[in-house]
Parts: sequence; structure tokens; C-alpha cells
Amino acid sequence: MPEGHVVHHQARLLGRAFSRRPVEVDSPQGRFAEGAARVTGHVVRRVEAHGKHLFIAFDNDLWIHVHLGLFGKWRMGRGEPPPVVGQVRLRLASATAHAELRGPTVCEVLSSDEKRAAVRRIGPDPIRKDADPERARERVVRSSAPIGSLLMDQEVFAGVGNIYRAEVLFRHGINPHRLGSAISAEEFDALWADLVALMVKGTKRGRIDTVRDEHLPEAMGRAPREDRHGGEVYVYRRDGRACYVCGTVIRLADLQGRKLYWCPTCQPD
DNA sequence: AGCTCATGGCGAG
DNA sequence: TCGCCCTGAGCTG
Repeated sequence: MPEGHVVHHQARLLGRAFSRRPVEVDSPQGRFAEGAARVTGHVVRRVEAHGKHLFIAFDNDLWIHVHLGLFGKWRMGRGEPPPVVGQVRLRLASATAHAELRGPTVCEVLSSDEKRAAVRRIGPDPIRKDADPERARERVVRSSAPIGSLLMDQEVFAGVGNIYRAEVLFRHGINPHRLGSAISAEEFDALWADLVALMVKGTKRGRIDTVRDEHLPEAMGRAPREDRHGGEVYVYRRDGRACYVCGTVIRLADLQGRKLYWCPTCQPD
């Protein structure tokens, strides 16, 4: 259940484990059997992440394209793959390492042309050094959609998910319902720069931490937050509880089927 | 054991 | 907007 920072982290690990080595590819579950047969035994050239999409290059100019969706998971390890337990869509095995993929939304083989086209459809990714924030700016400032929706639109901000959306808007005092066209150039610049910093940090740590030093539990005399996602955050999944900055009760609403969290005082309409 | 929810996205209507 | 995809964790009982 990853946002972009997890996909980048996994791409690094997969690249480290399999690049420049021949890899056996199969599909114990069977749903990726035809795709696996097209690449098995070939050498992995590299592994790339673009937003939440992961691409594995093989030396026959084919790519495996994976999108984890809400349920997908990689499991990696050294040595021989373990006996199959449950539904394993894709399995990679080199002489020294293995990886299992379960429950992805997308697992397919693409030609290099198809891969390039897929990457073109993905918006600028704050984690990537080659990202062009002007593409995102143009979409935001002429949009009549709320910024809370635009941040989740993968053609605008690739890799941002529900936690980063909620947290970056809190950190900049922007109400998620404010329209993109009402975001100033200065606000866009600050949002983008902050997404870069937060998501790069998340890639390194493997968790999402967004609380500034002066609001950390040690500084505020409160107990550290314990949440499933592992990080320290201001508003995500904190509805009904007091804002760490002003004490107002954090609000929850549904926006296009996803939960949206914000502080009505720190992020006024 | 069974239920609900989750860091996502697509297609039908 | 809704339902579906598909898996696992964290509850409840």
C-alpha cells in the first residue's frame, strides 16, 4: 500500500539485487505466465520508478511494468525463493536473490515504445531529478478542481498519495477544497519544494514523517504517535483528535471516494 | 472465524 | 459516483 517513496525504494532494492544478471521469471499463480515467458532468462538492465509505477528493463528490449495499487506487495530475499504460499503473480530469481509480487493492479510486459508512452502519461514526480514542475504548475493554476484532488491526480503530481496530500496541505496552511486556480505562484513553488523534500526523505527512511521539529512529541510534551504507516504526521488519520499546532479537532471528509483530513483552523477556507 | 479498512486506479453507467 | 480488482492487518467476538 505504497505512495511513490516506497516504489522508488523498492526500485532501488530490485535494481541492486537483479541488475546486470540473468533472471528467471515465472508466475506461480499463472496470471502472468505469458508475460514471464517473454523475459525469463534475460539479463536485467535496470529498474526505474516513475511516480507509483515501476519498470524493469530486460536485454531483449522488453520491460515489466508493475503498479501495486492498494493491495500489491513485493517481498525480497537472498538465495533461493521459498516455497510458494498463496497467490504469487510474479517471481524473480537470480543466482543470489529472489523477489515475489502479490496482488498488483498492473503486472504486464511492454515493448520499449509502449514503456516510453506509459512514462509520458505519468506527470512530474517530485522524487525524480528530471521532473519538470512547470508541467504541474500549468495544470494547477488553470484548474477549477480543488487542490486536494489535483494532488492525487497522477498526471499532475506523480507519486503523491493520500498521506502526502493531507500533510503537505497542512504544512502550507492550504484548505484542500481551495481551487487550483486560487493557488498563487508562491504557494505552488512552496508546495512543490516541500513535496520534493518530504518524499526524498520518505524514500530514504521508508516511512512518511512530516512533523516539523518544534512540533515533535519531545518538543510538545506528548506521547509519540503510533500508526500503522509508521511515521509522525499532523492530520492523516487523526480525525476527531486535537491538532498538534492549535488544538482544533481534525476534520474528515470524503473526496472522490478517498478520505481527506485537515485542520479547519490552520487551513481556513 | 469473520468483518472492516487500507498509502490506488479503472471502467461501467 | 459506484463497484470491482485483490491482499493483509487489525480489530471483534
